Amino acid sequence: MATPTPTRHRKRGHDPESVLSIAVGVFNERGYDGTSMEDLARALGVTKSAIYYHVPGKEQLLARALDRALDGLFELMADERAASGTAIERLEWVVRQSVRILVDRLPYVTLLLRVRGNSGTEQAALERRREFDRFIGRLVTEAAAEGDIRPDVDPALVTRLLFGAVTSISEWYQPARGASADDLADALLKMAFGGLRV
Amino acid sequence: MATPTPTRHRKRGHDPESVLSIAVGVFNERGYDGTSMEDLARALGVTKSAIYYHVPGKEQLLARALDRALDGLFELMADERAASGTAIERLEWVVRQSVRILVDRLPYVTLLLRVRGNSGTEQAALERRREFDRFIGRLVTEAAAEGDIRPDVDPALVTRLLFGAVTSISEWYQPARGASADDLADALLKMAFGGLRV
DNA sequence: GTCTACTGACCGAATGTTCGGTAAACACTT
DNA sequence: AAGTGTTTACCGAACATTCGGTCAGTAGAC
Repeated sequence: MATPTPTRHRKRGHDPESVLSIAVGVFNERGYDGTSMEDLARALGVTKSAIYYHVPGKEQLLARALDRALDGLFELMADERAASGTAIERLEWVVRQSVRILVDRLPYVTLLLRVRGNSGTEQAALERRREFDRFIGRLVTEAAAEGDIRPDVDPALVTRLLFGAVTSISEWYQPARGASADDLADALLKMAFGGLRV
Repeated sequence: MATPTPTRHRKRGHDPESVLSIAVGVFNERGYDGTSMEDLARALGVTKSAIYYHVPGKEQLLARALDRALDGLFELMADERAASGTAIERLEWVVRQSVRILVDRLPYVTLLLRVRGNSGTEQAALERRREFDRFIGRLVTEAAAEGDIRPDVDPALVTRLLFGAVTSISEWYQPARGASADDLADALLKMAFGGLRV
């Protein structure tokens, strides 16, 4: 009942969406530059040229995937819960939501986190990502100014390390194996905010 | 006085060592697969073919660089200080030393952390890296069993998150800009072991 | 008969690597 | 000091292969 007749008529096969999701999977396995259109064709079960019927090219696939990750992060920034309450409360909420977006859009965020700026597409994505990083940096600095973060550590360092732990999730998390986004966020916040030592 | 006449006679130019260090720099900028031998030649100030006078090929450059990172981590595991004392003390020491190796061999470790297993060389490096990861996992589990880590978080999750923060350092650390390896380790251990909240 | 979703043949450019040649620096003899 | 031979460190051209991408043609659903 969910999608009885999605479009008028279809011969069964691929559409831009399924091509994208499979392509992103291969990009994450072999790296974007290490993936050839031949690799994608093999994963899709069609020939190289069939891909160009659905999408304009390799770099457009990358651009669409990166936007999917970045749009999630920017929606997070625009949420009013990221702007009300004490800085430490907002920071905790933002960390939790970041983990949720990372888990919900795992392959897309994973791809984003590996971008190095080799093309215009990648540089544009990097610039949007840096905007998110600056947003986090401001939150940590505010929380420190409000006296809710221990004063003997540099806020800039804390920002990097805290979100280093968050982004590392994309490198080892396996959704099939139990833990939910909330489990991850709980463990992360307990460690980073409360400390591991008993 | 350091190197008056390193070898008998030399016309000034490159050697395998300088080629490696420059190549690793370019690999980290553009990614290994995104780097062509032409890119390397440009960075070295020679033509493509000159590179093959000093090193056997692109993949050998990668292999040598990855070994340089992995050898550091394996020396750490073999140190007796990683085997004496309580588990939490050993864990703290290993985290601190890992940060030091990461900083000392920054470009090599950075390259290692981005390997995805695209070739035999990469798969071999990944396997050695996993051995180090298992070593860390055992340390955390022991510390939890000895009651020195809060019991309300999964040791496997803690391992990943803690070393996620460590490895993230390679993605943002700039040696020129102040912080030393000890500064990084101090901030990391304060956050992860003591907690950020005052 | 028309549209969808492809295939297969092909293109020019870029890839990692090899090879023949060579100018300069050195060692050795005279 | 001059001449000879060898080694070092490279260049330029070419190699086969792979790359991302194009295009004419077509089988099958409507």
